[in-house]
Amino acid sequence: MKSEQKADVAEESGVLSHAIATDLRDGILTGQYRPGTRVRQDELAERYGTSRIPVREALRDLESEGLVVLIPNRGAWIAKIDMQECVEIYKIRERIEPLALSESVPRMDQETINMLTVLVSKIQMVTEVEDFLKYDREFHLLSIRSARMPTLYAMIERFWNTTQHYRRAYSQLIGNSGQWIIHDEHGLIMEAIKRRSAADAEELLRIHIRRTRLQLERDGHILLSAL
Amino acid sequence: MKSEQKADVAEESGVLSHAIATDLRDGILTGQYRPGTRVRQDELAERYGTSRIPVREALRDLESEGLVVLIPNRGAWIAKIDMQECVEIYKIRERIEPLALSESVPRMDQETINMLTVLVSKIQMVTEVEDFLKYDREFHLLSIRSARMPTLYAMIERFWNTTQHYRRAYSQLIGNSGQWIIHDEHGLIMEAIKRRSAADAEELLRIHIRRTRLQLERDGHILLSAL
DNA sequence: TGAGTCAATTTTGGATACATTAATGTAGCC
DNA sequence: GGCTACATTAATGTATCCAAAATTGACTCA
Repeated sequence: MKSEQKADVAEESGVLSHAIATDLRDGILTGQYRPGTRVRQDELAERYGTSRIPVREALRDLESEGLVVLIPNRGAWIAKIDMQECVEIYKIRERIEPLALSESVPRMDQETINMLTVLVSKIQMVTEVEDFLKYDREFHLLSIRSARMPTLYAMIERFWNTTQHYRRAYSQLIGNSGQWIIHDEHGLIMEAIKRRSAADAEELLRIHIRRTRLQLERDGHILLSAL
Repeated sequence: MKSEQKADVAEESGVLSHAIATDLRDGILTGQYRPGTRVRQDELAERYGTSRIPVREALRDLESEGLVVLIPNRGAWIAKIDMQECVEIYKIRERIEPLALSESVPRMDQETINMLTVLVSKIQMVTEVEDFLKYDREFHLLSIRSARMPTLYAMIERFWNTTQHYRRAYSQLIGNSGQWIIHDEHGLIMEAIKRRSAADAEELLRIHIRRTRLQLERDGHILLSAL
């Protein structure tokens, strides 16, 4: 991300600000930008070989996604959400992701179910934290994609993005050994999906997110140093 | 909005794009801009006496709020959501507004309860559609404000904004006489709030939103001409 | 008459240059 | 020594100008 040329961020839309936003978002989610880091328009403009205009628009986009904080006449910082906000987001997810899943299950095709099954086993076999984050995210987002609720999907994706740092820190903290409960829960959800039981899948996901939130509220103070 | 000078959009932040966004948003919500209307950067820049730069940034802000649709190299239009998207939003509201209310009720002070009571009676006595929209919105948003969940609050406000046109059209359609059920529901919610029963208030609000959605799905086709 | 092509016009996207604001450093004063 | 006031610096915000893309309309040809 840092050493790339202008050509590397070229994209389908052809609009520079979108390309810059995409690259920056990726950099934030993969942890290359730490929360709280100041971001200067000049530096980014130089890095991408553009003027500050598209950089400014990219930063505004990311601000609306909750990944960047802009203060007028002051500048931009990588968003640094606190534990309270993280808990708030989990409470919201606890309500909306079950909705998305319940609308998705009856519309899901066999190919998607197969892909989800593969992801569940990948998550079990994973050793690297970054891989866990990637596959876990893919599993949850794919499981709700068949709902065909674009607004809801965008919201949920946004929440996964803004809490990414917390999930990374927590995954590193508990390690692979502490994740057996996640595997069991994924297995149960997967089984409910295969039975086409939207109600069971919804309830299991609610419990899954709720348990994670309570765990976070309990152990969260340990994470403070990592963020 | 249309005949205002630059000075009229001056604001606390001092940033022109914010002032323009605020004014445009107001114009959209009050119905001065119809959904589907094309918005040209030059016209707005001239109207506000600025260059196109702050106009573009304002339009991007409004796009992220779902009030404007931007297509690269093509231009900007006032967002025109279809019935399917409207129903989707009501399904989401059905899940998250009850959460907000249940977190708000135990934290609500007496002054807020008094203001809500006043709003309920104002809604009952209202004759103009615009007044109904205003007070109904104020009531619902104020009732959840004590939850102190800023992310959730912003989401809900956004949904009220993007579905504003539908509420206006539907209110005009059914008129004052058809709104007795809304008054009854508001009364029941108010009573639950005064009893400090978060659970009852939450459930009543869920039913309130759900009933509205079902009504919309049933009668929605009539609205098509108005939008 | 109608579809397709190409030039002219309009509109948006981006670069450069300037203005404005906030932060930093320095000198003067109590 | 520390505080305030002012000058300096550095960053963001905006205006103007240019480039690129899309729309429009005229024109050609079947």
